[in-house]
Amino acid sequence: MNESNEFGFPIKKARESLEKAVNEVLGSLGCTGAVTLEKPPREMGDLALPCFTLAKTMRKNPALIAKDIETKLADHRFSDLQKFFELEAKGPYLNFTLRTDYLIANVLSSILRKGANYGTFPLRNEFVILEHTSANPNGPFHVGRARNPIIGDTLARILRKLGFTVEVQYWVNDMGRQAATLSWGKDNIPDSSVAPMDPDNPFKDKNDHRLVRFYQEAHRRIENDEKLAGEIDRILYEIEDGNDEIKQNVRANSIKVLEGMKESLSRLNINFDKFVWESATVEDGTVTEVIDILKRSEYAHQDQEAWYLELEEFGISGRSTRFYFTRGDGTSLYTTRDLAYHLSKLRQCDRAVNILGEDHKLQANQLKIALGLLGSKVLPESIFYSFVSLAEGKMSTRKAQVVYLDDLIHESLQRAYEEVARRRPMLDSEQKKRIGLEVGLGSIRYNIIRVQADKRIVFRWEEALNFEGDSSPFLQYAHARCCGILDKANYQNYETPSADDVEKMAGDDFVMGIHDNERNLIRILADFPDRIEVAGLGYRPHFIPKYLQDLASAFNNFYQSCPVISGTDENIKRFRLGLVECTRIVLAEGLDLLGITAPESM
RNA sequence: GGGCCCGUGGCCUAGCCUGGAUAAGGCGCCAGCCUUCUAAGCUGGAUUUCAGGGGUUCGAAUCCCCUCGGGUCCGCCA
Repeated sequence: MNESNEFGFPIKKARESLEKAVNEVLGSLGCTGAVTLEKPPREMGDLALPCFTLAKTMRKNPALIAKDIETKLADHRFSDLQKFFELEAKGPYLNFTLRTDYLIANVLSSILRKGANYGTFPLRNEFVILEHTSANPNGPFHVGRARNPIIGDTLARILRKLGFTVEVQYWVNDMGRQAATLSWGKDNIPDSSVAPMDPDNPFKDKNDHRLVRFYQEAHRRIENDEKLAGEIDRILYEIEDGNDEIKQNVRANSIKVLEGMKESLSRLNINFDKFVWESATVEDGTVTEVIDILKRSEYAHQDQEAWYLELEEFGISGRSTRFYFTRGDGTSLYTTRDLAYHLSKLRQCDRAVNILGEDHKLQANQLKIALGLLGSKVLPESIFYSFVSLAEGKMSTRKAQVVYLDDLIHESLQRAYEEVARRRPMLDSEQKKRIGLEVGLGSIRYNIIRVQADKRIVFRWEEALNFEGDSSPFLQYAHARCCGILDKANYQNYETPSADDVEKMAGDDFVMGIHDNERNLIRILADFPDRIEVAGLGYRPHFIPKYLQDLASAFNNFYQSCPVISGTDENIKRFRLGLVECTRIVLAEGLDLLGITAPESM
């Protein structure tokens, strides 16, 4: 067993060896500075060194330089490198192709040895608090904001795989006007005065769907009634003043709605480690602490009696550069409580990551500046996403222009079931239901996470419920195919090879005759750890679905061109079974990063 | 008025941070592949002024500037 197996990152090792060798050669040619290796078009190899920039300093044709370097690298001093790569100068490029025997001996054996832990990084001893969703508990989720929990949960899974210790938090607003409005509505509006619940509504028993009607009705009444608005203000004042009874009552109503919301997310495999209540920041004195410290800041000023920070010097521009942190009566604002929450969060963790809608960009920036003034060493990092909108425009609950997440889930499951029934009519209904569930739920997460966060998504049913091509079932199907082959092999008493077996095979003759599609599949399997790292550290979770798409596609090509069980040569059969097992492992692990199940049959 | 984000074949998306070899996938369209490990699959084909213009560079979808189109924000609200 060699070093790379121990860590399971064979490509990284090969790459480092290459960079070292290339740097040495360039140094001998009088060129210093870090070289950049890039990924060439597939037919050209696995890594490439473009020689244009060298041409300038060396005053020589780049094609000749490429040739030169190739010759130098062929020297016996670089025998280590030659174990990893085959070299070829092609025009102004020097291309490096990973040796197939190296790939087999290191990639496949790593995967077989580590199983589901392939691609798992060593623990980093870094504690991350990741906050996502934190939607006001006043009604059911609509898909306009569904990206938040999906991006957040996916990223949490990726960061954990990267060795971070992650705590996922939901910050619950129980001191705001929305919470008070909901609570007032529930306590003062009789059932008969709210919109009746459609008896066919599949969610008529969910608290978020039931209680939102009281919130909406209360909201409607407040708009035409100043006195009522004052009553809501009074509730808010009482809460901050420490009136326990009112606070508990508001919180109790929020909790009911929150239960319904949690249920929706939990169906999508999304759960939280901790719910932090906004009112707790007042109770534990952090809010007072924040206000006291900020008042002493050189950027603090007063407008009448209210305190604010003047942030123009920090590059904030626009109509108002003031960041208020108290009201005229000295009470806190939402932003103050948010600051307090972040301050205590940052005292506990090494990294704080927030998933926020793009409408929070300015606010997040102001928050960061204020936290700096509060003396926080660690500052929160934010990932912003654009909204999911409808073709008709923005989603709005009031204009009844809205698709609820529960509706989407419901519809997706129904459509998925119909698809299963159409494609696999022979299955029993229990099986159809199970597959429909896996496909239906997977599709929702997949279709949201596949798009980079800052790009707007226009919601269209036909796209959201697409089960072919760039979709979750495409990945799940490839996984099911792997399982099908392995099952059948097992039934026929063929064992998948062990890591040691595979290492031995790397020396065999048949490696020379390996099919392009086999080699390509191995190459992609090798990339998994790198892709997780880039997706996680760069906070770009959409890289994972892209990768899995490439992987599944490469597997399908392999499947089409390389018979496994029906093959005749025993060695090849064994080797391919190993390859299928490796693909199965990585697909399952990748799907898990996306919170999507990997069906064994479908 | 001022920020920030997005604009890639008919439609949707990746690539942009870190500039390189014919712009990569999917949907849809056309032509094929199920007596052989599940056709939610595979093979081949057609379709692109990478929003427009200028600049930097040996080289620009990628970097810089301007324009246009779309999103979003600028409350003693949350």
